[in-house]
Amino acid sequence: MVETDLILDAVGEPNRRLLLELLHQHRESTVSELVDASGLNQPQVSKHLKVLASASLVSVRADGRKRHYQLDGRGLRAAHDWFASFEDVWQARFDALDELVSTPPESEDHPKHPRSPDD
Amino acid sequence: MVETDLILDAVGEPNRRLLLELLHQHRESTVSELVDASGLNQPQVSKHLKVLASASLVSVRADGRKRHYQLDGRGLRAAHDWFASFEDVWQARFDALDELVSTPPESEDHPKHPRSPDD
DNA sequence: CGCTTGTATTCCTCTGAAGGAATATATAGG
DNA sequence: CCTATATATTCCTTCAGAGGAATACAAGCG
Repeated sequence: MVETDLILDAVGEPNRRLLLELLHQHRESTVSELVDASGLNQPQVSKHLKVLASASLVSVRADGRKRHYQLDGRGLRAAHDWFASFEDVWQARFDALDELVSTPPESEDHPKHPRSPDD
Repeated sequence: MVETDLILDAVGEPNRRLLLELLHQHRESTVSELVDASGLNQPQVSKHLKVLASASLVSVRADGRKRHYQLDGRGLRAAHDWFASFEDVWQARFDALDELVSTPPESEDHPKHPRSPDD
């Protein structure tokens, strides 16, 4: 279950965003590698990763005593979709103006729907 | 100036997300309308709107003593773009598997991956 | 002018959550 | 076993920031 609230809350923290970006660069990282790359202490990294994992933003693969973390598309996509639902806001040409101008049966690009099929 | 950190920090708060969604439903709302619709107290609404505005997520139009708030595409789009930069994560089909199978039935579009070809 | 309405701001309190240190747990190796 | 390494967890402290109440500011109205 991908809960948008959990996800956006988790992303709303700078160090967690840093971890996400580090995980994006390297396809997969252990906790130690993230500690090294982030400059954070090991416990903070583990704790942040726990939050990210419970939000479906990262997943773990156990390997001996190492844990390999990688990004989880489910949470990332859910967040992306949440913002995508606002797409009409920045794609909105002036609809009121359209009506005032009273032009048109030929408007092919009318942003009434959330997404265009050929996106 | 659209600062991603400001934006994602601002969105990382449930009541601010509520305000964004309310503003999305009605194209434009006054503070009073948002107070009424959200159930929050007027000062909290004003304060949250201030945070949202400083993150380019909403904009204001003054009209007498009323302030009409509406969504600002700049901030919303910047957040959308930030998550879009992770698109390869959830669109990544198993490239290594592709090579192993060596029988692509229909090669539509292959996402670029940062890995070396002779992996 | 007061008076009222709409909004912003200030002050205060208090909770939640981030950070640090120490410790617990697990696993590999001698 | 004992030790070292990798990670997780617990406990504690601290602090940013969310919420509430009161107030300030601004603008319409009688």
